[in-house]
Amino acid sequence: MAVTLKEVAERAGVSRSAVSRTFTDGASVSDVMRRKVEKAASELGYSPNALASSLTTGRTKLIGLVSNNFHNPIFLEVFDLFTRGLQDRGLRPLLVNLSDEVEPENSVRMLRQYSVDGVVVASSTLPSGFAKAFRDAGVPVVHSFGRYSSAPEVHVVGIDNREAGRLAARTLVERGYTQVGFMGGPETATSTQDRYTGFMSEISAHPNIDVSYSFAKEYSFDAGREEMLRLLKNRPAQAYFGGDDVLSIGALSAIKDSGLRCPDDVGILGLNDMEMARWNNINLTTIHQPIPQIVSSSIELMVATLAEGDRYPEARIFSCSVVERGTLRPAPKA
Amino acid sequence: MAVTLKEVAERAGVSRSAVSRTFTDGASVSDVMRRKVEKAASELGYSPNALASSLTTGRTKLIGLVSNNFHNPIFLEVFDLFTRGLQDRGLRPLLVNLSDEVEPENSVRMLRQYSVDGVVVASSTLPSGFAKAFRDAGVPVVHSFGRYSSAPEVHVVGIDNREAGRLAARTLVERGYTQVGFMGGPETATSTQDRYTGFMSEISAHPNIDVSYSFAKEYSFDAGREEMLRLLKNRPAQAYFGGDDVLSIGALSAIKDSGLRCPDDVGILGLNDMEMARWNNINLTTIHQPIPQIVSSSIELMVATLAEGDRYPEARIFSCSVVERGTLRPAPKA
DNA sequence: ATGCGCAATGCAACCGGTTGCAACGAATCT
DNA sequence: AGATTCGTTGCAACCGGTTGCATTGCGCAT
Repeated sequence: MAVTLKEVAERAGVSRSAVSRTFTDGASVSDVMRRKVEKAASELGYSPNALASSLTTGRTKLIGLVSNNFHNPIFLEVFDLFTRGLQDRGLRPLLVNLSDEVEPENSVRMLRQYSVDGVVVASSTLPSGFAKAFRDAGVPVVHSFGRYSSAPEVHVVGIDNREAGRLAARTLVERGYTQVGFMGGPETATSTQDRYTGFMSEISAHPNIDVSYSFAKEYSFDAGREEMLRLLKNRPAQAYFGGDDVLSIGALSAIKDSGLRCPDDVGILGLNDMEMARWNNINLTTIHQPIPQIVSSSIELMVATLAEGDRYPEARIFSCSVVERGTLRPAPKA
Repeated sequence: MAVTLKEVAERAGVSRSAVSRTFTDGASVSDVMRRKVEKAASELGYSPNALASSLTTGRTKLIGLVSNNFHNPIFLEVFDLFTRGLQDRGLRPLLVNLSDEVEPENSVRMLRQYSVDGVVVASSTLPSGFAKAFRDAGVPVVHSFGRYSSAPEVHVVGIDNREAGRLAARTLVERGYTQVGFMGGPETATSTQDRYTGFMSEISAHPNIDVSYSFAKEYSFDAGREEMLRLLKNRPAQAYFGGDDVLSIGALSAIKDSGLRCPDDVGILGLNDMEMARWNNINLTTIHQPIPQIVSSSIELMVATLAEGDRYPEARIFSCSVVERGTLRPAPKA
């Protein structure tokens, strides 16, 4: 069906090498030759087979984009940014949905079968073993939204979730809340663990503050709502740091349904600053995570790693900031 | 880096054909041979290069998944369902983001370079020329969420948007509204056009009903909010059919901010039934579109088309239904 | 014992490209 | 004019597999 190199060569009356060379830049081809070949090629509608050429060049320009976050709306933006950013650099995202996987083996094998040039793991909930499994298989890997470490074993780009936890705690304390709660996502996610650690360490510097904590089953509206309903049954704290926006919105829904008001009765602080957070029927005060920066930095790092062969593992951390909206008491005037 | 067929053959002391055959099912290999090869393969950690084999077999198991809907939350679910469904059948989605493209040429060329076995166009806003361009390039294509036609030129799976428009109109009329409005998405999208046509045709059967219409700039919260603010400045209708949930939620926000109440002052009917529609701080009455069924049917159709070679173009239409929530007057008792 | 069918195996060509190497011709240098 | 250089081109081998065909060896019927 498709037109091949050979047919173009025959039509142009030149060797196959000549055709190949006109389509690989940096090769030595004369102008007349180039014109002959291009004429034949366009007449036949030829375009080179990327997969065949990958056999000899060793590069496919395929990048595995693996994630398990297909229920958190912020990841639609993440996928948008990744796909566009990769495309703009001539790379092709091969999307892998790891939603139910616990072992990295299958996906590692699959991506190796397709000879991907690199892998981007875009997830805050996958264990770090996944990224390492790719590295061990000799595939360049960037873990976006992964766990920050001061001795990274693979490239990591994201925020320092411990610092985010501290920021959350500091924010609640500043606002004058004396009974605060950490309502985290699933306890197995490193992002949850780190936010918890940071939150608690900051609170422990304020001995007069009462603190409690609990974990929702997953990062979802329903899980957040359910967990908050449970918390409201006993005596709730004055304000909670919800593990994530979608969880926090679920919590808001629970508060509203219980006849309480936010922030007057219970305050909520989210994390991510996803689009819905600013919808005025939600209006969630939240910690902003700089998604576009994280994604574009991840792509740059991937591109650089592909160019350099192997590159020393690196962690890139972006800072977060509080976005003032309506679910937390205002800060006292300075 | 990677282990090749040849190395396995040498280690097992057999021919390369033998190794190849043990990894392609249906080939004739004796048990002892198979065991020898498998032993050598597992010792070396061999797995076959899918791209190399595609050269001779002509199948890559790569499916282009092209879309331009990276801002509508329902598409996260769509991507989730597509990636899982394709993976489960051994197919690999190559994601293409067409957000800013107007011409199909580039993507057609790119996907042909990667020899995709088929293309799924998942979009309600791409002109149907995109799907046709793939067909014309000889690539099997399924257009999901595309425009239904009784003489389809490519496979189409989705809802009948005209019927959805009629259903919306019928619903508003049933509820006793006498001044109704159609607040559509971008006028260039076939989904908008068809919903408009259906809505108007149904209303025209009720000469006592006042009808107005307008179009938002895009399918987004902000566009919906802006358009509704504009509508509320003049004398608004009693109820609107919003072109889509996210648009409708924007409209709700405008209504709320204008000090009006929904549904008492202005009613809103959405379309899609996306997750946020049931969040109780939104609670949008909407027309449900059966996404999982559309996706899985699209995948089945793609698989069947791949198996059959060429298959007569087919349209698969799913029905919609109203989901009762809080933004429309209740129906009168029958 | 002979002949036959059949499953198992290897050889070699092929898929659609790339690339090292040698050959060639023209331009430059001495 | 002869030697040297350099850019351009084709040949042929190779990338990692698959597959048609011929060969081999075996079991079985006669």
